[in-house]
Amino acid sequence: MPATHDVLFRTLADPTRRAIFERLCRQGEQTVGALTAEAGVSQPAVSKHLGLLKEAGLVRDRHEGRQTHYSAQLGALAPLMDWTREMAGFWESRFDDLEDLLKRMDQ
Amino acid sequence: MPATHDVLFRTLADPTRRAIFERLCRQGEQTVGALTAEAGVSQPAVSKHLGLLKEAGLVRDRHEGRQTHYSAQLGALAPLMDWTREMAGFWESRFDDLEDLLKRMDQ
DNA sequence: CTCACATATATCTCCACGGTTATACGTCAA
DNA sequence: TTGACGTATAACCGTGGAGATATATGTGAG
Repeated sequence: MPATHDVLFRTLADPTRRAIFERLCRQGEQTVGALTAEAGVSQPAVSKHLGLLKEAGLVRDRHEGRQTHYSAQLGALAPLMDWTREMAGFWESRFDDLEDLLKRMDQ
Repeated sequence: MPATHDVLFRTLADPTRRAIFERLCRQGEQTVGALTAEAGVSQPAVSKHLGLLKEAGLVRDRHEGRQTHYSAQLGALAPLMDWTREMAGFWESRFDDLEDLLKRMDQ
């Protein structure tokens, strides 16, 4: 089940968490340690963010010995893209309606 | 100046506020009263949400007598679309790199 | 002018959430 | 087995922000 818009927006709203996700997108799979080194917050904080990202379906984790590797799940962004497209679509259709109206008024 | 990703995500993260914005996208310009009637929260709450949406550049307001009409500013969504595309882009380029690597290993 | 109406602002409360430190859990090395 | 390491969980704290109620501001009607 894909995450709802609610979950996606809420999860990506936090700057620290979004930075972690962006890093995973840009640089691919990373260990918790590597992410912590750049995150500017404590390791437990990073783990918590990763937990939420995982719940939202935005990342996967892969255990290897004592390390955990996280990677971005880009597919999870689809609902976001759909939503923005939908909103833009409404705008355009209303614009078309307006055009129609003006055209009819012109006659 | 277009709103930053931070502001956009944060502003759209709240369900009530996002619902107001969606309504403005779907149905065009609306008064505060009309929005309040559907929002499920008090009028002051709606006004506050509209204030934040306006700060984020997501809506415009137009005063007409004692009413204020709000409408969606779809252009403000552009940074969001860019961001998602960028993230997806990183994913694809890394995928290409992987393909290259595998191809080279194959030889 | 006065009153009703539409919206905005002020003020307060409450709670979700991000942060921390401390600690538990699992894994590798010696 | 013991101890160091990597990560996750627990427990707590402080704050931002969403909500409500009360009130201020501005505008049209009579």
